[in-house]
Amino acid sequence: MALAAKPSRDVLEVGPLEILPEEHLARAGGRALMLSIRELRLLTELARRADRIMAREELFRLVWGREMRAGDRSVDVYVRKLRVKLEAALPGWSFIHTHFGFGYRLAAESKSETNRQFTAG
Amino acid sequence: MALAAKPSRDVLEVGPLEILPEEHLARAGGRALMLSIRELRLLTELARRADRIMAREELFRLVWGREMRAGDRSVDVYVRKLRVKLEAALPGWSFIHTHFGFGYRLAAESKSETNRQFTAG
DNA sequence: GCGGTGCGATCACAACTCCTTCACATCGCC
DNA sequence: GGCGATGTGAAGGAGTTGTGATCGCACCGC
Repeated sequence: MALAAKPSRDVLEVGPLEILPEEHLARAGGRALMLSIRELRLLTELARRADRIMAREELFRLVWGREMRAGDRSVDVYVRKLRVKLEAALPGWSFIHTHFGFGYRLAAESKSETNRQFTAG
Repeated sequence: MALAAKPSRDVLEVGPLEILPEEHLARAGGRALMLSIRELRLLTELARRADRIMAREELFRLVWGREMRAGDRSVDVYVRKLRVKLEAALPGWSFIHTHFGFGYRLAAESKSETNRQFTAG
């Protein structure tokens, strides 16, 4: 079964997060997230490049469809909105990681996972 | 046609460490390391010459893009930062080895490996 | 029309990260 | 031991990012 025809149009999975771009829907643990258009779009673009660092400018271009002006903080503001909603939906996980001076990276990390190396038990 | 100037799949591997200079990213065991720009750059330059001893002056030139002033300790300070983060990410491994009077050398060594010759019983 | 509500853009301040430099501790070699 | 090299923690400033608030706009039900 060659179902690899449209990899990016199917379902994007990032840990316990599911994103269905075509359905304009994101799910966490079976429950739909209440995201606005911009929020969903930003999450989708991040998810398409999960585990990779995306520059603000690139994210802005993909989500807003135009060039980002210097000093525009829109991406940061929407990253925050997403973080708040993701934390509410999946407490104990973190998804959007800041890379100082470059941009953001989407990757599912659970807190126990993060702490493993420090808590030894 | 063959623009081999910049291989698009540039992955440096040093034991369990992966460095993707173009992505501004380094990974250990599949997990991204949170490195600053300088840290990543230093690690990258070390990795490009893994197993070779690099003089401080050369490292500084490659990473900072200018000549190192006598007495500048920046390389040492950043080597320390990298060591701390690498140890946190991969306890039991050591990567950056000091060569007294010369500089540093990057090479993956596991502790069991290192200790074998000393702890023989 | 009118108030309520949600969204998006922008601003201002808070909080933080990074880089550099310094000071002192420790190490390695003679 | 003595000297220079390296390890380590910390402080300050510059710049970046986090965060809450404000404002205008569109939509909705009354």
